[in-house]
Amino acid sequence: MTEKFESDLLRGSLDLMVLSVLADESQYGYSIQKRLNVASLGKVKLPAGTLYPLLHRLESDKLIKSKWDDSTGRKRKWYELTAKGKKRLSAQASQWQQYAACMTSLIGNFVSKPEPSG
Amino acid sequence: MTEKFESDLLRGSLDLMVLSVLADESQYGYSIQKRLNVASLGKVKLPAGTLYPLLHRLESDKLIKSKWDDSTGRKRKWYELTAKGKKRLSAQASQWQQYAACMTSLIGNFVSKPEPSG
DNA sequence: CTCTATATATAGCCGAGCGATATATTGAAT
DNA sequence: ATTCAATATATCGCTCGGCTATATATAGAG
Repeated sequence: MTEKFESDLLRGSLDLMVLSVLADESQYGYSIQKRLNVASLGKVKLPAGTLYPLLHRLESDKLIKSKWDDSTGRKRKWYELTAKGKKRLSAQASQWQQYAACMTSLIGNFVSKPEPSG
Repeated sequence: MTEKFESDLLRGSLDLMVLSVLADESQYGYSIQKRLNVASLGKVKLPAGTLYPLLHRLESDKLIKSKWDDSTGRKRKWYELTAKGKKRLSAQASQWQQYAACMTSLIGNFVSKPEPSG
């Protein structure tokens, strides 16, 4: 139950999610995928066809930058935030919080909660 | 400042917003537009090109039903939730809250807040 | 040797949000 | 009368992002 968030729900916040996990430390695509999945308690499962184009887009927007590393046997493309990316993250996070407050209020205004059983 | 929410941010929740305002009472398109704008403190300004196709979609999905009324001089198309729409609203609201909690936690985990000045 | 997990990439489809445009009416200001 | 803004709905076509499917390659377990 409550399997996975609908694609459209994530549409507006995937960038923010990815930027957020990169704020902590450098990551490569596959590790971002795993960390988001764990952090969301399994509710976010980014398909590769979503993740990699997204990373390419963030990079072409200069929000992140990449470096190949195959010194560990595994060939991985490591990403880190640029200065621009950090600013964007901060702005997006702030905007998201306002949006969430707005939605909560909207839902709260119009959706009555079921009474506690008893 | 903080002009308007980005389109993509709303992408996944416009349905929920509209269903929410209809939960309160029957509305017509234009009034939904106005109420969302007021309720969001001006941050949500649904363009007509977004609103009406959205309403048509919700109706073709049987989540809302409509009735024309021109007895007031103004020709308006009034919408109300169907039983299916009420269920959907409840499910979407619940899902949204989970999603918000998840996002808040994600942002909280990785984004450090600026220290209070001083 | 096979199978799974790891790791990245892209083509092409689909659907939502939006700008532009169109139409029609009301009421206020000129 | 006429002009203009607000009200009220509708649709075309564009754009862009998420996803499925597909492809490639390696590591490690069995």
